[in-house]
Amino acid sequence: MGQPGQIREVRDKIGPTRTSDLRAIINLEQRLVPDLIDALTKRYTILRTVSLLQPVGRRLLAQELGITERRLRAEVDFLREQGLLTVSALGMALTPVGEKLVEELAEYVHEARDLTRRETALAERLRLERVIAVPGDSDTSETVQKDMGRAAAQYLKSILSEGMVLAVSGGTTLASVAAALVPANYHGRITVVPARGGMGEDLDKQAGSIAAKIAAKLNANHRLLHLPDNLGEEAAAVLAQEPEIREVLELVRSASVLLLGIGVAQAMARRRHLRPDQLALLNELGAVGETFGYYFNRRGEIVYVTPSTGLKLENIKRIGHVIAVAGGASKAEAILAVLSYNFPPLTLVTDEGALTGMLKLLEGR
Amino acid sequence: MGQPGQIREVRDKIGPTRTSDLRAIINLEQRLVPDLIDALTKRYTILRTVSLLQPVGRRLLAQELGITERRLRAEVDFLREQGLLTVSALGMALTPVGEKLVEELAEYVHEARDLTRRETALAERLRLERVIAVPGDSDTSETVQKDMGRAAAQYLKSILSEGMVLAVSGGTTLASVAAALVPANYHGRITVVPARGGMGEDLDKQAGSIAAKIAAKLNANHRLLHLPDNLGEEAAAVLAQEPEIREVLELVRSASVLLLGIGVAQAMARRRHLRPDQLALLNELGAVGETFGYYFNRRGEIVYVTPSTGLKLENIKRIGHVIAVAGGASKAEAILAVLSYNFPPLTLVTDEGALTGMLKLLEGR
DNA sequence: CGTTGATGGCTACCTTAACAGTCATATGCT
DNA sequence: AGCATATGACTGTTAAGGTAGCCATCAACG
Repeated sequence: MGQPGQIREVRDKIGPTRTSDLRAIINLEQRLVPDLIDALTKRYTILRTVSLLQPVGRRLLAQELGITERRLRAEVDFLREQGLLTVSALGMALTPVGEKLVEELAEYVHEARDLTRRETALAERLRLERVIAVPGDSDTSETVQKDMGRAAAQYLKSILSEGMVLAVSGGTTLASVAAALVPANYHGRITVVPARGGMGEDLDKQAGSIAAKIAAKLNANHRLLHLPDNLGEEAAAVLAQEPEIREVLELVRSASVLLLGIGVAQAMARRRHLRPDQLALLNELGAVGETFGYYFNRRGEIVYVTPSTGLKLENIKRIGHVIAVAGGASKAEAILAVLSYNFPPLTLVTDEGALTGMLKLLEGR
Repeated sequence: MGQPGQIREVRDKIGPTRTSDLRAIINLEQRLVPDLIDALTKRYTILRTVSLLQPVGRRLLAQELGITERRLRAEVDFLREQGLLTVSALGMALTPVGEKLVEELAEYVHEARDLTRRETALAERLRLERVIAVPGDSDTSETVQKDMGRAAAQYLKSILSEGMVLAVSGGTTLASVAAALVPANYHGRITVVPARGGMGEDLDKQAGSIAAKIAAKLNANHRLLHLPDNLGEEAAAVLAQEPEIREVLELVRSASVLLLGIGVAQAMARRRHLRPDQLALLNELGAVGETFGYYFNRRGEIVYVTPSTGLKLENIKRIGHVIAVAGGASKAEAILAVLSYNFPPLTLVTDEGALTGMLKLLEGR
């Protein structure tokens, strides 16, 4: 739909103010009536297609639009009622009013659908199941971070069902997911576990605390891994034999949903108090992104792993749903690196800043 | 809703482009997805009402909005899921995000209801300086009445300055203006007086009480007319000689701002305990609207005056600002009648219900 | 200090109306 | 006549909304 060339021209004439106003309005609308934009776009697409193909019959049009004829009929009836198109024996055609509407709507729809378009573009490039992006940039605005949290929380709830095991990693982003979760009651039929053992000082941002918080909100069970993160190998092996711990570890490795945050490698390494020589090594290896202890280079290859207990990347393959949440332009490179790894079906919840950054990086390649 | 004074200011700063853009977009949307725009305004109304009443329970809110509790629940669930409001044991309240959204949406809804255009249309037809209308109908919702009070209070403050004398009439509407007034400090440099002597039993709705309340809120002076309203002519003449009373009377007659409510003639006459023969007379004379003792027929002619002490219509000509406040579809005819009289520059603060009613009546003529 | 009434939230059940799928029919063009 | 199209009617499914009864909480009051 929508000849981009034309739209660009129009926009340039009108100037940036109009576009930003438009965005602001679209934003408000999307919050209060999310399906408004969808419905509007759908009808716009119909009008637009008719305008190109007219006169056109319903069967053909339905086929063209990929919807059933019956459904199309309902839409067409409405549009005719509104005086935007007429039907004759030869098929449908737009009225002058309809033609004008299509023209005026072009910019709006383009603007409204821009995020969606880029979401799918990124999803295709990285072979992700789905990308959900909220407007704005977490780097510059805290509300965007919250917004992203809410989007992730909403998506999470949509795929959760009783009997599932949910593994979560740590970080501020996931903390905001937990905070944004609207309480629900799963009658203890869901179990939430941290993907790995404890780490760092800030309790609120640890995987364990986040697991506990999510469990509380959903009235679910939670189990914790009371283990230091940086164990030696033998010590880890010994501890893993403890029944209590083994049980949790098995739970973690059988998780059906994994919720993970993504960090910038250097920042994460520093937060983990790696030694200077380790930091240098990471740098040398080209590590840019990190998620629950695994460091990735630009090509999505694992270049370093912090010794830790809990979920291993091998176990991940069996997980049905992986949800990655991360945003902010500054994280674009890190997210890209991590997601270049060959994950199972993965949904990325991000923000416009990171989305734009990632697409730009991909273009540069 | 949405503080018309502020809105107008903002709008002026941004210039006409934004408003017309907004109008254009809303127009398109209204053509293509009318029911979703309805949903949008409905949700806005809910948020707005919660914002005024919070914390508020569902039952009360449903009653206020005139919808069933069940229906409201669906909406509330959605709004909560969107992070716009929270529910607690005490009831619902807006989140900061929700508050911000309401603010940003005010202008949108104003445009969506086509209030701006209709405001100016009415102002032109009746030669008023300005018309300010809030969305909704006071007849069916109490919050609309409050909202109208807020709009009037805000406008009043915008034109008040030190040294002024403000005369007020009575009625529930003006009581809500007084209640909505945000306290300010005029250092006793403003004087508030009732437009007329006392009347009726309900103290809170009397001109005197309202004057006192407004004065208290603004830290202004007030003087009262301790006079029965229904005096004989001689008695009035005698009393008017009393220095104390004479002083106040002169103050009233030199008022620079007049705030008045408008009532339906029959209802007001009954509240004033006029005799049946007087009521019949009013009816015969075609009185439909009333303001501070003057009764007007449909053509804006004074057909009856209750004998009283205080401001006379002759004195009104010198007053710089007259603010009339009245709303509700049921008052449309009365307001129209009163405002057909040749007032000095007058600003009408009303609601959508009355505005719609008035325009319909004007069209019928 | 317990009781009661008001307010607020939650769940379950059932009715109804909107929606979409299917088939049959009418119309007009070639 | 044959094709493509619109149009209408019938129907099963589904989700929305109405109704009702329940419990929790809090404050007023005996």
